[in-house]
Amino acid sequence: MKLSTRAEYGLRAMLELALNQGKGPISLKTIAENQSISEPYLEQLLAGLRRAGLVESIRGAQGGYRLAKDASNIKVGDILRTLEGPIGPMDCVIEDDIKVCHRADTCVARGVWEKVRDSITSVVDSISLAQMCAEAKQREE
Amino acid sequence: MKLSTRAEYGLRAMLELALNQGKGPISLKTIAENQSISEPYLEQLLAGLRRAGLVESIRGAQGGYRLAKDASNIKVGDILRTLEGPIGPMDCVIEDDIKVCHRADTCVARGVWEKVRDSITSVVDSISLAQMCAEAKQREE
DNA sequence: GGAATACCCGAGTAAATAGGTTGGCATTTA
DNA sequence: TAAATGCCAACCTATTTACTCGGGTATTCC
Repeated sequence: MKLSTRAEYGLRAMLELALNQGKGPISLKTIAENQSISEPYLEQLLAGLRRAGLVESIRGAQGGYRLAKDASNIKVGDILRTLEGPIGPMDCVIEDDIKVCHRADTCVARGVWEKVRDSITSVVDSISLAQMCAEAKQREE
Repeated sequence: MKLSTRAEYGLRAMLELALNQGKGPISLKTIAENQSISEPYLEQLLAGLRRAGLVESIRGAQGGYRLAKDASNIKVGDILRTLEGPIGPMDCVIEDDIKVCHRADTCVARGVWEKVRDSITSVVDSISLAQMCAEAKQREE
């Protein structure tokens, strides 16, 4: 019942981009150093986030990454789904994907997993990067 | 962000015991057949549930397993914690175990994981085996 | 234009975890 | 005492995780 480092690193990287929104692109190297993440590994994560339309990349010298939309329009759930796949504690209740388990009709356990899934999604879809920025800035005081 | 088959099998096995509470012990073999679970694998799970005080075993011929307390006093969360360990989407916010991440003070991501953890525990600790039994019986009609 | 700075992409790999299996012993009932 | 059952520890294999590696390609600065 754990998230992997993909989610952890990805969220921290996105938060760093959010805190610097509007200040020009930030290079992969900078983020990797600040967050203590392996550079080539983080590159893979950012590639996924780019394909998902959450970040934009600028190539060449002085290039880097920036958020593709405003921090208030990016939810933690968007990042998690991109990096970890659809949310759900069990394959039989995974979002969007109606994998029919042959027990689906009678399985009472399934109802439990659905409730767990919904409680998770309601949390992660309610928190935006902008909110996290606000909290981060508050702590600096 | 997935639970393993341990949780799935364990919960289904516990539900079967709950549905037959008061009718004498049920053998490992019977449960494994009814639930389509590998017998020696299920044995490991029940051993854990026994050590956790959730089921009792009766040895010898005509022996088997039964719930160690009333189904209304066994929560889904008890079963999950026994079979999957303490609940938490990330090691830094795992229940009871205060593994201090060196970022703990400043990490904004941590706050997110705590909210996720709490939303999960509030669901799994609110559902008892008795409630699941009630729902199962309702469906039979 | 050329060097330096970046991102882009597909493979490969070591360690951990998941999901079992195997085999033998202990206890109870018929 | 034989059959039925639970108890226990060790072993095994496929998958996943968390990386690394070795090349590309685009852009900017001098």
